[in-house]
Amino acid sequence: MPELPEVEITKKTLQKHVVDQTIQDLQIKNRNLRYKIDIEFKNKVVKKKIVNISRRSKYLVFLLSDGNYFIIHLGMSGRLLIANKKQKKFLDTSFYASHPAIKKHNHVYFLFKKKILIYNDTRRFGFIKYYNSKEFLNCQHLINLGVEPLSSECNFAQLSQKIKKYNKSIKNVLMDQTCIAGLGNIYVNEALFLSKIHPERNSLRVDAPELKKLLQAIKDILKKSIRLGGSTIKDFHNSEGKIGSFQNYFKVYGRENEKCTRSRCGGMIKKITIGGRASFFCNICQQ
DNA sequence: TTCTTTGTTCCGGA
DNA sequence: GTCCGGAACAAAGA
Repeated sequence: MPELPEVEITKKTLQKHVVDQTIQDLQIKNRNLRYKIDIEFKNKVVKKKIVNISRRSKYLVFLLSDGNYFIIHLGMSGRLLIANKKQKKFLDTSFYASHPAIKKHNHVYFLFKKKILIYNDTRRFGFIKYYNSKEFLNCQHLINLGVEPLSSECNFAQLSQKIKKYNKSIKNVLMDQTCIAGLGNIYVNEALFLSKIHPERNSLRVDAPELKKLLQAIKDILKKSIRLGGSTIKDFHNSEGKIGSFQNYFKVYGRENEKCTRSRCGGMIKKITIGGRASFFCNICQQ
């Protein structure tokens, strides 16, 4: 579930609580995430201070005081939660009350002086990987990623050149992390609706005005979602247990058989599968 | 019981 | 070699 806005929210919350804090201890309850956590991981990070947390696409990048790194990907259901060490409870206590089974999926605990950072992941599709400063430059997860959609490098001139290299549906191009990095199924569906482009249209047949519109839609949607704390479907919470509200503004995602929200369109939201993923679009205004 | 859902990687066919 | 589509992966709720 977490796409770029949700990872961005997670980053901001974590920055507030654990940057400049030293990892005093690490407890691994379950090493079997998408990739098995390195048995040496604990020895490599304990006693190191987290000096920076940044985001690249859907990855969180932690820089340690010795110049080495670890990255965390939340997969589909991963979360990073902040707990108060002394009281042994989450900052927002209502969080546990509404999610009683959650503790079962707490896999890793990072212990700081006053706080605990918990990696929780129901489906265990996320992962944590350590890289020394030299290896990090060659990190296979990060090296092939496309442009950050909210950066100035993500502009019409560059995108119109790049898109010529793909011969597949525009939806699959947007889902392809080597083109634009960080978009997932929800935001791609929404962006294509806003720019009135059918998801199955070959990307080579998206003309210049449409591409401009699409680019603007992507940026607008991501910014709006970040402003609203991300989307909370299938229970995304930020690291303090708070929920986002962008899901209330979805125009097509999950709206199969509803009327198009464009007042004079008269179309119907259809659902098809593209690249194995649910795709929602209006049968009239997205051509 | 089977289907759906999510992001990424891997594999086979063109 | 390259590109693209689809399967696989885990787990839970409908």
